Amino acid sequence: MVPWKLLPTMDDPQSVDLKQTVNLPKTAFSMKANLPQTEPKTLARWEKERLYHQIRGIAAGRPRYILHDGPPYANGRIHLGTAFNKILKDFIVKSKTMAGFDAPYVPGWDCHGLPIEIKVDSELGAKKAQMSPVEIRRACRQYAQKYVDLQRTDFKRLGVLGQWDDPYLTMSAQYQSVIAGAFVDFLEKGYVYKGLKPVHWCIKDRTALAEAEVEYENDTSPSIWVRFRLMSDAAAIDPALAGRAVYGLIWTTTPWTMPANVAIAFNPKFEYVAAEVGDAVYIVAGDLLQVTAEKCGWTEPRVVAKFAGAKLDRAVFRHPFLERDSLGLLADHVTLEQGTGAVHTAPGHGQEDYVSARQYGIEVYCPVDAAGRFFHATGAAGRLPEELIGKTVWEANPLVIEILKAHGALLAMEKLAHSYPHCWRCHRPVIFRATEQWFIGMERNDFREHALEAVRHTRWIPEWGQERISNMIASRPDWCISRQRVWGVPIIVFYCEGCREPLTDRKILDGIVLLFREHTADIWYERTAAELLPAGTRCGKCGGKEFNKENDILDVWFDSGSSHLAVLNQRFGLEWPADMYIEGGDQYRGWFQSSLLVGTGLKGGAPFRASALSGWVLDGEGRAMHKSLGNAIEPEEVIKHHGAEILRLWSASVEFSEDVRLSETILTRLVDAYRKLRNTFRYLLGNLHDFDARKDATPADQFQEIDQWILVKAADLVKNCRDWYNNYEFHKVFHNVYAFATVDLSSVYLDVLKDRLYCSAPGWPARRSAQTALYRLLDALVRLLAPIMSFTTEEVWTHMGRSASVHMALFPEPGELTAGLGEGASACHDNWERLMFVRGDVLKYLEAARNEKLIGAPLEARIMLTASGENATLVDRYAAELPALFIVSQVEVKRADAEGVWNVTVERAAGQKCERCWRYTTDTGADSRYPTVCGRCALAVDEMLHG
RNA sequence: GGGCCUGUAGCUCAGCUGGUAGAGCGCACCCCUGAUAAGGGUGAGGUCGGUAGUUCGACUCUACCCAGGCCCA
Repeated sequence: MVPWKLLPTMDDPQSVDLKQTVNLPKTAFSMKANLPQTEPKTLARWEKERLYHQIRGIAAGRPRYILHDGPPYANGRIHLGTAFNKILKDFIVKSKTMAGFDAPYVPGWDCHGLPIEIKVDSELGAKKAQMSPVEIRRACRQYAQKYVDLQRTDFKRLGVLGQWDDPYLTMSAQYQSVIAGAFVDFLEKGYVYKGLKPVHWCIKDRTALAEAEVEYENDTSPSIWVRFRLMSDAAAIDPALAGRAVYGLIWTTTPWTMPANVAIAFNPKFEYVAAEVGDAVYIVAGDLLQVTAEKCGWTEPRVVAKFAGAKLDRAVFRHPFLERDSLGLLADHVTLEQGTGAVHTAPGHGQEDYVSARQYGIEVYCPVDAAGRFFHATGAAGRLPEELIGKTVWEANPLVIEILKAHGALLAMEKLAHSYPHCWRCHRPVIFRATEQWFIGMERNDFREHALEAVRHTRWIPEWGQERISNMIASRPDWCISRQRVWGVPIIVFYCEGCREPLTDRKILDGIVLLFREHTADIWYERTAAELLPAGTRCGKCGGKEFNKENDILDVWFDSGSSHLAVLNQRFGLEWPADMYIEGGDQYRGWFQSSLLVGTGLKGGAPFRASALSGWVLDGEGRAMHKSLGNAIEPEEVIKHHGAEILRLWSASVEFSEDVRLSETILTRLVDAYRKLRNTFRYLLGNLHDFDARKDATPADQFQEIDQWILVKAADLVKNCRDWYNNYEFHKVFHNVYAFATVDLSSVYLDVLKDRLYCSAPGWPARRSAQTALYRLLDALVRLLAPIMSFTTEEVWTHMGRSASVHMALFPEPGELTAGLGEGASACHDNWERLMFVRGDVLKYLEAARNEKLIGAPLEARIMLTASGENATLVDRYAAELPALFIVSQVEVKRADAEGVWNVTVERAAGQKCERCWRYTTDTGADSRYPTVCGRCALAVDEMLHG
């Protein structure tokens, strides 16, 4: 109750400072947010109060909602994409919590794998050579932990609530043992097999290289054109070829791979021609005939037949110098960029060769050992020429060329400069070489079919995600789960030293899993096979007693794909399956898929009921962000300049399942939006400074009609927002709440309310009615926005005098807004909706009058309305309310006799301007005690002065 | 090259099963100075990525093209 003290003297009303009798908004809630400074304080408070754990306490026993966190890789600082994704997760968790669920959030990190090992490699430099695997692993663990800590700080700074003090780490002993156990399960269920697969291989370092360890450098290679005699029926390809000497013609830059040739690939979509050159006929892609003829020195090749590549399916050719057939096969990777349109295929020495050969059931054949030397390998017919045996692949190049010449199969040769993969360490050219790898077979136990079925039983957001991942699973090769690396979970298999038979006895392997749980997987490297195995272990095949350990580790996708096994359990207070996984689009190939495969293989279904896509973050022009392009925006920068709240607001403003954009322009718009929302809260708080809901609230049946109108609108908004949150449509929440604050509140309702709030005596029913409405609005809006504007709503909540966090509250119910409104509310609501149109029209006339300098402020105006029919009835009924609604001093309503009349005229208001409320009235000065104010204000002031 | 996706005013978004486009913000101009590094009003902005089809009629259907994104190759 402010005024009393502020008034100069009660005895001398003439000197009353009228301004002090106006109930202006008052609040400590500042207009300027200073988010970069205030957010850390809010975070500190949440930390101190252990808010996340408090929420767990009050949510205990509610229906559960489990969002399972996809583990970011513990390398580098977070970028906009990871920040966006984490914020979306926070929206989901907070909105589900406020919708009445128990929605825990356990974040995690992916800690193993090549990128970290490579970083550690380069940090260790030469030292690494002297280090044991255990020491290297220790360094990797330290590195991963460092980034877990850094990223955790970054994520918390975003305002994301979760179990940050106990996250899951794939490198923890518990998790590692689960991974190893999952491998044993796959093994036992018969999914796992050992096979050959080509990988990048450095013959000097005798090691497999990952793609990231390969550097492309310019090099010169011999390129050769080699012919293969067609052995199968030429007429089957085209009748014109009957009885001719037909050849397939391939081109390659790796002559040394010729001994490993087992097939020739053609593109089924291309048109091929048979070109007659002398006695021979060559099959070449039509578009490449010209260039091939030049290379091979054909003067006038004559096309004798044309046919689709598909005709060459399973044609049989003869290897130029080995007792071996070479099968014609169809493959899309065959291009017209170079060569002849017929691709020499050696599945032991090329990724595409490997894939297409597998589709034809052709065995992988690799007659090259770890040192890059030829040997007599099994897997394909034909004995290699002895002159090649023991030679390295580089030595073999000229030899092979000579052999081809001797067999009359070499049609042309030239040097080719191109970019070729080199080892990043020794910088020597690398080769592709088939090596032994562990696989999970997609056809074993109908795995592929079951996985596809699991896809169908899952909800995909957006829906096309189902098609995308289905296509991927349908066409993916067997899962290669082994890596020749150190930083990861070892494949726990032993081999008999005597007969090389793998030891996969479940009981023994389970023992290893237990050891991992106790010591971490480091134990595999710390102990010998003999120390790991129970005493007396014997080879099931030969009875041998000596064993070796497998050296390979598991693919990191196997690690993260097992997260649902390691985390969705009692240890973390969670349940299997999760309700939701939400990650970037790259995870259709990554985590969505690996999780689904592990879930399908071991638990019979996907580990998630729904999977949502969080879009890729692009720059303002829709291009991917790259540090090198200089168009990347760092979350850190945004937080420093604007605050994490702006990043949250941005995340809510966009349709997250599509690719999203961020730029300075966009940020500016969001800062504007933030200010508007903040000011709306501030205004609501300011006008409630003398309002105690328990004592001052107006009974709903005494609400003014316009107060009912806004409450009904707000109830509708609340209802829709609850639905939108439930359906993860955060951008609809943002846009509609923002529009509500801007249009319905700021420019209409709050503006109209000013006179009633400011100029009534504090306790007048008209003012209390407005305040009650404002209170309901504030109480609803603050909770409605809490999942998105987590910092600001907390600040508002505090200023409302609430002690517990807003994040412990539940969403408003629509009925809270309209509680107590009578039957007539909806009819009256319709009237007011119509009045709003009238208002819009009147404002146009006021603007015209303003432009003509007739008026400045709208209170200088008097409106004359002439209407007929229903309009007349409406404005007549509400005539007394119209001045307030239009914010003018007077409104005169006239009913016209004719039909369809609607006239608005503006003139200067009559009477004198009231010094207190600024309205023009004819009773200004009527009360001689208060000569400068209107009758209403005289009453108000008098009441304030004398009670 | 393949799979999937996106392209409506400067920005972010609406536009259901086809009938020539909407909102908020921003912008311009004006008003207010009792939400004041605030508030209010009015107004100007779009060949709905392009082209060609289907149709009486397409932002909405079809094909192709262009630009961009993710994942493969």
